[in-house]
Amino acid sequence: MTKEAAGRARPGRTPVPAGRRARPRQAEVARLAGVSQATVSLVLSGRATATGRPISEETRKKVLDAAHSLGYVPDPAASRLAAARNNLLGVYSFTATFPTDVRHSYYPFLVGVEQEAAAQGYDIVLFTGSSSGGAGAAGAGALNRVRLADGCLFLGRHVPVDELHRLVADGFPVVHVGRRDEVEGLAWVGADYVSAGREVVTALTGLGHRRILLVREDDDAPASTDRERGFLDGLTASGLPAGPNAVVRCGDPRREVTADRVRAWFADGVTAFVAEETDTGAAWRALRSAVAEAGLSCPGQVSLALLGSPPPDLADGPVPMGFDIPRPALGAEAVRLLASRIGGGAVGSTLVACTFRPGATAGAPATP
Amino acid sequence: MTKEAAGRARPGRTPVPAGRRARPRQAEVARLAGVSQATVSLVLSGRATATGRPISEETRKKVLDAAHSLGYVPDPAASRLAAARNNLLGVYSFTATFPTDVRHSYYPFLVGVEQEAAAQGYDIVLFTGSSSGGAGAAGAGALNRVRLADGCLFLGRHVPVDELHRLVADGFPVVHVGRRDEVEGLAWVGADYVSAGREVVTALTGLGHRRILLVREDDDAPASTDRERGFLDGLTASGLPAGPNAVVRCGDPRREVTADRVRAWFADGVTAFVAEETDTGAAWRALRSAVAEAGLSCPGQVSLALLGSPPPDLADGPVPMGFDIPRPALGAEAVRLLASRIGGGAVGSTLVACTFRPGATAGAPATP
DNA sequence: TTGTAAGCGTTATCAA
DNA sequence: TTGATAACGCTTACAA
Repeated sequence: MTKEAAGRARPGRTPVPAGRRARPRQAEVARLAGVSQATVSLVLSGRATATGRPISEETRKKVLDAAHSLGYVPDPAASRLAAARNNLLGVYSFTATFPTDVRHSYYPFLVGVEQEAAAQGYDIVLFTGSSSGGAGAAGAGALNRVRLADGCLFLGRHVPVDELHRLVADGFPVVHVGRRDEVEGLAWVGADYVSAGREVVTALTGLGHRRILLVREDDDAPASTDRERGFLDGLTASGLPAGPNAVVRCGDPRREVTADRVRAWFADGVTAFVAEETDTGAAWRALRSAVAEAGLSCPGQVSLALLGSPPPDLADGPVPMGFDIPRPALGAEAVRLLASRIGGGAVGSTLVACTFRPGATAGAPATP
Repeated sequence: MTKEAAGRARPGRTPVPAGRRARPRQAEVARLAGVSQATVSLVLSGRATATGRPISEETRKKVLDAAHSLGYVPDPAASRLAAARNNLLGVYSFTATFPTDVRHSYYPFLVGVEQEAAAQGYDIVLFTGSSSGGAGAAGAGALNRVRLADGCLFLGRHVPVDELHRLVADGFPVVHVGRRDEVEGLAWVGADYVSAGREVVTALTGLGHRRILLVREDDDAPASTDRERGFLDGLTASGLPAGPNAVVRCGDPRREVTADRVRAWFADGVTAFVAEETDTGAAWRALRSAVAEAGLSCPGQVSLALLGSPPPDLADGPVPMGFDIPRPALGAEAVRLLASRIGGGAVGSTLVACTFRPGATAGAPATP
């Protein structure tokens, strides 16, 4: 007899008839296997064998067979609610993950994320953040959806600091892809632009260059700051002055890096130019065409380098000296860090090394 | 008094003390507001006003204030469990979703899928044929993993018919991107290659062409069949013979579409050639170089058209007459269909129109 | 070795 | 108009 008096109509939701349900539940597996629902849970979660729980091999097999034949898959919401875990990793981008303009896409990161997540036994939930209007879009509480997963990766240039901080403060495992210091307690993985930038400069000084100019855009993203730091470190390490006139900041490289100015710099003794990679590749684009327009040969008269990868539409040109950001590796490392945080690991951020690319745009400076 | 006898030690999990819990629950909001927990749910979910539920303005305010002052945020796992919907859409590709080579990826579809999913309030779970994430591994039963979502989109050329049919038969909402008739009861969205192919042909006959040849590969994918059907329809509609010698099937276009054969066809009166788009773009590639090699000018002497889009590496050449497959629109439509199926809508498949592309490779035939 | 039942934090139903 | 209370599907402490 059930615990409530029979025959009296009582409040509460009426159960869903098992007939019309697309997804089988543990109770159905249990029925089929002829065991209790709890036993099914024990067997399927692996907690039986793991914790040395006593489950007979026969029962195990019956349960597994039944589960398989029904196509049972645990409900992530229920698992999460009961056990606070469901083997789901979230990925949340503050801009569309698959933008129409492939240039700013997070695709290369996802390659690594996907692989490493699979290796660690997680499935990936792409939280459709700011892709467009709609239910899940911006607004307070948008980030809250990620709590369905065991932890979440965040990608993007602009971050809603407060909301993110709330997640972190609540102890929800979060890792940001890209260095990000403005959110307290936030773990991140970033590319080591400082070392990579230094390496490019020392490669140039190794070839004999003594006057090298950095062309960067005029914003203060961590990535830009780090690249400049590496550039200056490289100069210093080579015994060259790392003064402010080694760097040109320009709001609009196309207008400010002209053939005339390049000619003037060259006349002034500059033999190598370094551009930073940005979303649009504007600095590199401007530098390239200004040099060509100035009639200077590369790498004959001037050497060029790019702190990053060229934009896709310039992929056909000569491979620039510079470095590649190991985006898949960054994604994979982020997953590793997140998995560790989910497992109770400490907050720790990581830098991933970039790989130097000799390219074909740098050579020894012409001796005058 | 609670429903069980007091004083007796009973099995089951011990409740979490309210003191040491990270986040406030509705019950605590209710306590603070002096109402029942159910009322809190009603107020906060907005279901009160939406469904015209009777909630006094005073109660509403008390609840909202209490929630705000406690910093209440709903637990998505609990919501989804209770609502019996996860708001998760699966995306399953039979080849890797994240190939290293971006060109052959499903990226353009994903653009639309992501947008529309966000608009409909769904998040996305990415499954790949190769990865062994989460509960199940690859191999038999691999498709069962998708049951964790509320429904699933399938992409890819090759489909494990039996497994997919099993899902469909179980009433699990499934939509295939691309026409697919071999699985009974499977809903799909496809591109309308028939209409698009017909349109290209009538454009050519409108220019004055009377002998047009279709170069296709020698397999029987639905997409190829449809294109040929549209091509032949176009000929018929223009009062031209749609006989079998209007079509050339070749297993290896590169070897079978040679400059010699093109010259022969041209001498025989053929003034326009149409290739179908395939994965590799082989037909188009072969046609293009054979015509060039034969010394025939385009569109001066012969016109060319492509039933689809040129491969990325040929993007620089002249834009071919033909049509574009609206892949993002296909993805979006697939999501719409899937959402409708999840909501209990009927199975229905859709064709999406392709957009005609005049291009620069077709003109009036030279008058002899 | 297996079964029983509480509890996770919501939503939905019905009675008051 | 509001409040009890069952149910969602799962994990787990404890009893048998």
